[in-house]
Amino acid sequence: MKLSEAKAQFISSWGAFGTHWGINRTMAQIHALLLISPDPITQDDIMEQLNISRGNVNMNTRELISWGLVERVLIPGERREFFTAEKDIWKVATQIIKERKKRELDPMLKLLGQLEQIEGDKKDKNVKQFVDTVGGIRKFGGQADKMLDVMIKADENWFVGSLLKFFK
Amino acid sequence: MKLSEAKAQFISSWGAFGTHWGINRTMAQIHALLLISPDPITQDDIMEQLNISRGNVNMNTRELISWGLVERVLIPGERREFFTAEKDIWKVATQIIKERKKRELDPMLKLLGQLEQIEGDKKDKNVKQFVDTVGGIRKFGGQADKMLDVMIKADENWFVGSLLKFFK
DNA sequence: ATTTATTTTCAATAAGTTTTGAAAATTCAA
DNA sequence: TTGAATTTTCAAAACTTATTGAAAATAAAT
Repeated sequence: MKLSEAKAQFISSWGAFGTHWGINRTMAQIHALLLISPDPITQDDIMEQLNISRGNVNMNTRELISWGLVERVLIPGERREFFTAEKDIWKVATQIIKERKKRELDPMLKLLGQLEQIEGDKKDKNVKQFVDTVGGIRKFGGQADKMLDVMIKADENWFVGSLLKFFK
Repeated sequence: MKLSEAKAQFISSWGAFGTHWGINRTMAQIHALLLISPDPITQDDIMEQLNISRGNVNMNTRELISWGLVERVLIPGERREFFTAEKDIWKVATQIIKERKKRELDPMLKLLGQLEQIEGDKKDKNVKQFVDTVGGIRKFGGQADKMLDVMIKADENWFVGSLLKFFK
């Protein structure tokens, strides 16, 4: 397989993969392209390589920047802006975990805490099942939350290394 | 807050939450409803409580069954089919992890392995960056894969308990 | 200050996904 | 069997989300 073919496949599968994770196809494709580009590239490069409009590139690069996965780079003597992606995959993963935790998990845990405080007869099996279910999810989510905090703070090799050794 | 209000909120937020995880809103809502229903319920119950069509209930319950999260229950003397959801949230989580691993992670790792084998001059920085990126993702994904296998096999309290103790 | 390059915005449109509902298929009972 | 209850299917419609592209805004150069 040649590089150009492999590149196309990587970008396309990464895009499809992203859609299973609540990330839109184009955003994931732009990210993929940046991940395999050794040097920073421009809006026009992205437009050309992925065959998408300027507006689309603009929106999605800004979204990637807000996720902390991509950076604008200023190249001396160049008027245009260039973009580059964090290449260390561990950093990419922790950054995504951090953002999703903040955007999704934390608000959900807050809500669940409120829902547990319903008025009503605990002997009613509907009330009981509701409280049990919500409580169970909240407890589980709380544990996941703590675990993710540890991961986010931990250094790559130390964490994965010791975790795998611990459970081997 | 009364039960009926709390129920409505739980179902609606669980639905919204699901959409961030590649699960459609209705499927997540049906799942939420089943999670807080102490006894098995019918298609008609679901239609009525969520205000959705029969076809929609049918499609989504079958999808939930294929994910191993919901079961058909036959109630003696009843002609209609009843549905019930696994209530143990740890089992729900491991089931979801297991399925997503099979459907998404495993095929992705297979593809990445193939993409690493491109022909080309390793001194070309484009080739080098491609191989490095794909290799890095594959390695990381492989570690995640192993970790998830451990989780799937582990017993709830033992795993979470020891993991949290380990990292406290 | 004016021109030119570049980026950003956003209304219109296209594409994709979910939902409906009625017809077909199936299942059970008499 | 036949008929009634129930479930399943799937084309069409509704809804949601993503994309375009041209106009407006911004930034840099002359």
